[in-house]
Amino acid sequence: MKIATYNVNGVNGRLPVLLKWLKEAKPHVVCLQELKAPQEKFPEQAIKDAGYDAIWHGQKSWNGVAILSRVGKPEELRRVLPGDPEDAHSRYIEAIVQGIVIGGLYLPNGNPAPGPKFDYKLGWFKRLSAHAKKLLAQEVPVVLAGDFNVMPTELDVYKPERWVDDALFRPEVRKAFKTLVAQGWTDAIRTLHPNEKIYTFWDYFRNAYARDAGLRIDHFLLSPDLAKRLKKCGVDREVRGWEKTSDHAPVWIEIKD
DNA sequence: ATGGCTCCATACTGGAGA
Repeated sequence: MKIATYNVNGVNGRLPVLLKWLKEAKPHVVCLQELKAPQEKFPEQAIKDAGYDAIWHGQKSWNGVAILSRVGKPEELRRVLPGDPEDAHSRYIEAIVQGIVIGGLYLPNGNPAPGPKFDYKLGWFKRLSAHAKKLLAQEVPVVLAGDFNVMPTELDVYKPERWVDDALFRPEVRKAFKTLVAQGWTDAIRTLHPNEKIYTFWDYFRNAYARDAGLRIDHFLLSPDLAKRLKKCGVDREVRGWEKTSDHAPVWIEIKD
């Protein structure tokens, strides 16, 4: 089974690119982030016509996450990350597909740091870790997939020294990611390609894609049993070069059935 | 140190992204 994650940066503005990519890449399951659309404006029919059932949690203007599947409708488990009833952002959605728990997430950016946005990011990370721990304790196959807005190590940034004070790379955030992984998760991309420079995002500014000035911030974390089934992974980086494209590229893993 | 680009809202500009 092929599972993908793609921060689309506007699901309606991105619809032609998304549909073209779905047709070419044929993932079985897709986690989408940054829908930037209210619940009722999700392009349900176009995605259905492409062969995918979907569940989504929209929000006006910002955020928004979805899970798409062409191997049975995602059976929704939750659409909110537990731990803060005041948190109104649509950043987490979770479902079972083919016996695998899929947690689709869009971790807050957190800039500028320090400040309230950075505090929100660290708090969100803490809630994610608490929830992730509970998922691991259930001993079922789980994948946490999405835009974590963290470059885990210096290998994941084109110019690390430029990013040390940024909310995506500050020590607290890298530590939060490391602590989460240490619960027993496997960073799928980095595990299969331990020394390779791999990026999933390139800024719209300054010709970043052509210069390969990228970041690796979209990740898959696998539970132990699922990690054993990991076959391969990749970044569809050519999609980043398409017309009217997102600043992220789709990322995918393949799991033994 | 700054600004470069692109999205959305209901707009001729501003907030957010990373």
